[in-house]
Amino acid sequence: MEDRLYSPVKRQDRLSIQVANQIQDLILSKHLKVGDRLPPERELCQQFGVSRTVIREAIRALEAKGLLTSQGGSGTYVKGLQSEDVADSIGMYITTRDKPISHAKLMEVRRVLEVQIAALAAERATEESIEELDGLLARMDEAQDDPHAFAKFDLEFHVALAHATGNELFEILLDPFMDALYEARRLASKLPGVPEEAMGLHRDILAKVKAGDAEGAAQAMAVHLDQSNRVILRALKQQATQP
Amino acid sequence: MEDRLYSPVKRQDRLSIQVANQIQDLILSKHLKVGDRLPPERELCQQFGVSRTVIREAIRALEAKGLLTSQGGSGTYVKGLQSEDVADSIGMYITTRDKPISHAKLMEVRRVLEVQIAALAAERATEESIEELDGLLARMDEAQDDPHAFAKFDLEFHVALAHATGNELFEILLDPFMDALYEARRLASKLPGVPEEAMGLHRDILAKVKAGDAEGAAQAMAVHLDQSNRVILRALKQQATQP
DNA sequence: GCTATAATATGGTCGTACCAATTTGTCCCC
DNA sequence: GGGGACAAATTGGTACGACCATATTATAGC
Repeated sequence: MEDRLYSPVKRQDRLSIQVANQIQDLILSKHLKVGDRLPPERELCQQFGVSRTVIREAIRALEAKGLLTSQGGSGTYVKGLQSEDVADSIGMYITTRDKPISHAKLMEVRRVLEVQIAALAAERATEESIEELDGLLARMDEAQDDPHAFAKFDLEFHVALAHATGNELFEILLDPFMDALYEARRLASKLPGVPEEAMGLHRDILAKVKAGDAEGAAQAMAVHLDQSNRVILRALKQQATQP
Repeated sequence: MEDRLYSPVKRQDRLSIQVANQIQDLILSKHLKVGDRLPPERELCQQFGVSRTVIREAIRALEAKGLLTSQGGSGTYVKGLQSEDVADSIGMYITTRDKPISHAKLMEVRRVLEVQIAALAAERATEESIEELDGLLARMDEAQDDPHAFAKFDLEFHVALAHATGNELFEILLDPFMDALYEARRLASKLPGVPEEAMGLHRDILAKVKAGDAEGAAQAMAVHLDQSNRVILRALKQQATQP
């Protein structure tokens, strides 16, 4: 997407970077398919004309990105990225900002995604999905006195809802936000009355989903998130004053 | 978020993985801050009690993730993830599925994000943002006969709109989808009448944004995306029959 | 005090050697 | 002929040691 007039002159990249780029391009252009085995390291050395050190560092880099996986004694294989790879990346982006992303911004994105997710889930949820959501709701119910467990099942409920849309992209995008919001949600679950209220709102959402009422599910989700947002702000403020 | 009863026994990870994990944890827990310099490799060898090979492979892995950056002669420094790192990750996830993610799913996510982005942009766009959007629209206008340039500015317009929300997360999430949709958009721009129609719809969106009409901007974006979706499907079908 | 130069520190690359796990080949026995 | 036990070869994992290139720091000289 870049076609500037002057592109920055970069002093020759490290060799391992060059090798990694070549291999990555082969994978992304489908010349190397998922499952394919790379030639042995000692052979790649000859083909690229570099030392094994360079080859290995290149492989480690691509492995870290999620494109390769090496198994001692066996070989190095091409691997498609897993959803965790993407989720981790987004998560690390959020946590390594010098000024961490504010809860307001996280919640804003979350709201945009989840309101529509609820609607789509209502239209497409399978029996299997409904079962999973029912199960998570039951576990939340049992865990109302355990802030950790309650927050955990709460967030899993939301991820499961994303899963129910049948479009895995929603799950991947939402997942890291759930991780980032866990701590806040846990604190909030300690406040009196919060778990009970949250249970009711989750039940509302699931009821609309079961009924196939997209509009209603979206509405219920919006109500839930707004309420959740208020509670989290209250919990964070309280924690700030009396740690 | 994991507390299964049985966790998979993993034969001792590779040493470089263990080292990388330790360093990564130090970064994510803020014990190492962005900009900090790591001890020299030869010193890390002693502290971890492993060879330099291991240390270097660990560093290469974290560098690939975007957490570190090494500079010959100087040292290795902690770096926060850049938005490209995340965008690349999402992009690679999309392209390395054995069955690549369908356009329908990509467009579905895009629609969810962009309709709300349009609304938020209408509420918050600064003069600077408006200027940028105006500029991109002008360039699209000039490039109506150049499918590559037209598609490029088109997509940049959408990213700029995400930027105008003031919430950088939207830009990051949207960016990789734009990359993934470029080719389809380019093909569509070749069809007669398409650029003209697209120009009109983009103008509608920007007009609503300028007017601060959130509802209207969202509506205009929805219309645009639906039309865009139809055109892309037509272009792809046509290309399939006569390559 | 500044500049030019030398010394040092640090990452980058190479080569060799050896270990550990896996895979492959072989041979023997049933 | 089939199956299993063992041997050999393949392949990734780790360790050293050496040397280069660049960046940083110290030094000498003006």
